[in-house]
Amino acid sequence: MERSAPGSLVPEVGLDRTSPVPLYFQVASRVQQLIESGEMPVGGRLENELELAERLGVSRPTIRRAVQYLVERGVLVRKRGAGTQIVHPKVRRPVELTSLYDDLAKTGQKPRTEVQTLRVGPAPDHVAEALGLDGNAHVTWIERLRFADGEPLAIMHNAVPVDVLPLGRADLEGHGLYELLRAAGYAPRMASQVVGARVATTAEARMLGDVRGAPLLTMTRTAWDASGQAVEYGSHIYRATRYAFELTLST
Amino acid sequence: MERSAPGSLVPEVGLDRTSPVPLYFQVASRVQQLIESGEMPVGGRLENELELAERLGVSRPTIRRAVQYLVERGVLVRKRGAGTQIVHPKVRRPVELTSLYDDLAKTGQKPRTEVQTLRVGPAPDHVAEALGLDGNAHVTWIERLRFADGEPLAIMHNAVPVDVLPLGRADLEGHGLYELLRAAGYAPRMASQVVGARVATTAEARMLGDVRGAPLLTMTRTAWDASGQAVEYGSHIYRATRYAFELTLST
DNA sequence: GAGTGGTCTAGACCACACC
DNA sequence: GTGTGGTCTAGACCACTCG
Repeated sequence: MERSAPGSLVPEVGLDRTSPVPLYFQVASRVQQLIESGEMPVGGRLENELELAERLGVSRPTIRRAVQYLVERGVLVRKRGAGTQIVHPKVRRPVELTSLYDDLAKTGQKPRTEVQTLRVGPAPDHVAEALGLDGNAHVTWIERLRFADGEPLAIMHNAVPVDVLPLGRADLEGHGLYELLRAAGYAPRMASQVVGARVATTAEARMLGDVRGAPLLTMTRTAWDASGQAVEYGSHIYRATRYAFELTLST
Repeated sequence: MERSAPGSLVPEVGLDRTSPVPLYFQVASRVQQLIESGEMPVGGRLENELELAERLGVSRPTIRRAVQYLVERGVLVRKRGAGTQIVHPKVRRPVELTSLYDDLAKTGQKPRTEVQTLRVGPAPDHVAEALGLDGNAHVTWIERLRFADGEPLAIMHNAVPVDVLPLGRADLEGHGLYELLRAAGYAPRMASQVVGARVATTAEARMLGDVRGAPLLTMTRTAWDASGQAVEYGSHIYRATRYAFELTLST
């Protein structure tokens, strides 16, 4: 018989077995929701896996998978022999793969993009190497100036293999590159990046409305989709007075 | 009977059931090794899970767990209905939680550390907040100058709760902070960081043997151990001409 | 010693990709 | 249609933690 034990930490779950959403995910989402709402207090302990499985009417492996999902996100901590505890109320996302456009839009700043250059041609050597293309493969090469709330923020250089996606000026002024890639079925799934710093040259400073010698954050990135296809190479500079990278790491 | 099918992609595995190393991990390690050595070619396909399970003499869930492990690291790609492919020869580590000391040691540069300041006292407000401590909790506050191959590279400020670890000058000159934390059973498992850039002040430039206005990479980080205990707060500056962050991200 | 998570098995049915 | 991975079950034994 299903009932909520007095003081039990996972009061109600309401699983839908007809839903296409996997059971383990339904369980994980519900638990996460209960933690975020404060119904399951940080520092509190979860019931053990067998009890949880029985009470929710699923098997132990399914419960384990749900708990595992939240452990990977830093919400729960498991200790063999000791139990499972809630250590953080919010999901800490292991670095999201988003573009600057998405980041700005999410924080309510109005992004605007000027496409300075857009041309198709053979990839330069270092780009071809980063993307794993052979020497005569063609890419779309883009230079964009990105504004936030009307102020220049970044100069962005990108290369996208033409096989992946034909790009037009209009697309790029109204959408982030990653948004376009996702829409075309080439959602970035993995990326390798190098973040550094240097000072602005006169030309860069002029474009960014800043002074020569202003600090810049630099980032070069290669991104691949789920199938391992390289979808984008980027080499960007950001005004460091207006932008910084936030990351969450977990081992 | 165990035999290697002609042309089979996972030739020999040699599992040791008496080993404390989990079977799924033995399988994953072996496959990864075969890929790195080139015996299993990038672009090649793995046998299906049932065959693999039968041939290696383990159950399908165990095989799945091994494959999953390599998928998360970007080595393999699974497609429902289509199969499993090798897309990258090397494990791409989701950002390792290491300290600068470890990074330098690994790349063969000789790190040296001068401890400039080391004192115990109540945590400043912003540090207490980052570490989730209450106002009168004490931390060890450290300022260090880090050299690589004899050249100054970074100025590092750290705070470590005294409950976590008592720190001595001598420890810090010969070891990385993360090494000390790990040895004390507080291995960092999760961290949140912000990476930015600015230019050096006169005082900073003097310490780093550089000029005022030189570009600096800045990083502030809070790290937690497996139990969710905050173990370290850091606020560091690096000479951007000599250091950059490399990251691999995956969703 | 009792309780907990960690690993592993041997099945089952389903959804999707490709021929 | 056939083959593949995705999900789920109902057990089992072990290793570790804690009182």
